[in-house]
Amino acid sequence: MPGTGETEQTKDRLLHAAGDEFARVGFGAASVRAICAAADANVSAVKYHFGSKEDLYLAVWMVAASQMVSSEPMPRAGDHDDPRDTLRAFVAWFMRLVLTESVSHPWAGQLLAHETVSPTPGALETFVRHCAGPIKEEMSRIVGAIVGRQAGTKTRDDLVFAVIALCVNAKHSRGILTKLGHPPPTTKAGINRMAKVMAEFAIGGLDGFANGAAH
Amino acid sequence: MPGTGETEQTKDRLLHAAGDEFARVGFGAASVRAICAAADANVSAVKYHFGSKEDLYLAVWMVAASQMVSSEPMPRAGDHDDPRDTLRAFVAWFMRLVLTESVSHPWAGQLLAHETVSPTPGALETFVRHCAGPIKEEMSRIVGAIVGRQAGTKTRDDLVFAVIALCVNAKHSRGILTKLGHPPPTTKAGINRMAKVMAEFAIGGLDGFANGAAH
DNA sequence: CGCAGAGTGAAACGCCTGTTTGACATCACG
DNA sequence: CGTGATGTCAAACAGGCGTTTCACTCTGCG
Repeated sequence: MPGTGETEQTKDRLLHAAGDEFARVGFGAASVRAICAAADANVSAVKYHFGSKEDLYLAVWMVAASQMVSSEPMPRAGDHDDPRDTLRAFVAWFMRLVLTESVSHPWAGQLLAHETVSPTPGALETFVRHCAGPIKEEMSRIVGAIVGRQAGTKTRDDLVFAVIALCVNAKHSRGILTKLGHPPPTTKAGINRMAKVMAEFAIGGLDGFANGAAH
Repeated sequence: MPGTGETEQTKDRLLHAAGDEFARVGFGAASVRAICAAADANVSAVKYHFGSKEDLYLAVWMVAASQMVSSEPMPRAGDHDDPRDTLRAFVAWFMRLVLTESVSHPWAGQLLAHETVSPTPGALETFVRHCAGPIKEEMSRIVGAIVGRQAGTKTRDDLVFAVIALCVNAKHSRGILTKLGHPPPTTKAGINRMAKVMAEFAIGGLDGFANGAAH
């Protein structure tokens, strides 16, 4: 009904429907009319509550980014005596974060996937600052604790992103992996099993670069 | 001019302009009018020569896939006595294929990136059958030669795709990597350097699973 | 010459896009 | 009661979309 009180509800319904749609098809392919229909709201409500389609998109990104960081807390570099144990915990946490996204943060993963391919000014910055940056920093500390100072800066960064690649690949290449007969795990047990494999793979790879054993 | 002879030229110009545009913005966001303008052709030429926008897209995919496989030949599992040397060669070949794509196969990488996020019926199948499938099969043989039969099938496949992830991550995450201050290499020397790092990382990781040393 | 066919061109088809408008309800406050 | 702010609604805006139509030119062949 018109008047007061309903405002917040409409705005929230709009935000929720927009998150679903933007995550599903991306910014460009999403339709304001379809979002409003899903939210049971009038098209003009977008302008009234958010300003424009683009502002609505950025609002969705804000929510998605905050949903992501407010999930299970990130393991820190000093959590274990052996940095390899920290890496094991970190990989498991990261892969759970990436692969089980439907409950606590349903949008971030797909939003990011679309944004990676078709960047929108401002959106990637939000994600990098709130999510990717802190994760990379922490991973950098853990990897540094394993390989030591022997490897060059460039190589250490390569290794950091290599470990990250191991964690996010299953999510990102889901379509192709499925078509190749190796769909990514969806259950918690399956994810943990795969995370163990990835963690040991990463530790083995990093150990080759540790203590001057670099090539 | 109307008549004959010019036909092939118009069809080729359309195919080329469509490849550029589809690779740049993806199928959905690409405009037939923009493609025809770039190809200096009439909009009706798309229907005449290809049938529809979707058929034009599939035609572009055919060209892109054949361009990709007809580049530098893929290293085979038996090329070296030590499968680790084969892996080194394969990683270097794969990363060159993925990271230097502008010359011999300008479209496949971006087409695939868009397709991964917004699948189009038929297009992914073309890519998997002609490109991803053979690459995965060969990588599977190489990884199998290193880790032996100790690891389970599921784990072995995980490892295969882990190595693949190391090779394609730089390309796929280019946007985020650049924003995080670690842009992927573009020169041949830079790519080879990174390929060496990734290959040794992969070998170290795989060795941990070899000869019953699995966890 | 005459005619079938290939290929091109401008214009229109219906549909969808994001945005804007102005009228209309409902509330809180003086 | 009157007034301003808040929020909603149907309708229209201009423009882009993929596709289609039809007239047209030109070539090759009988």
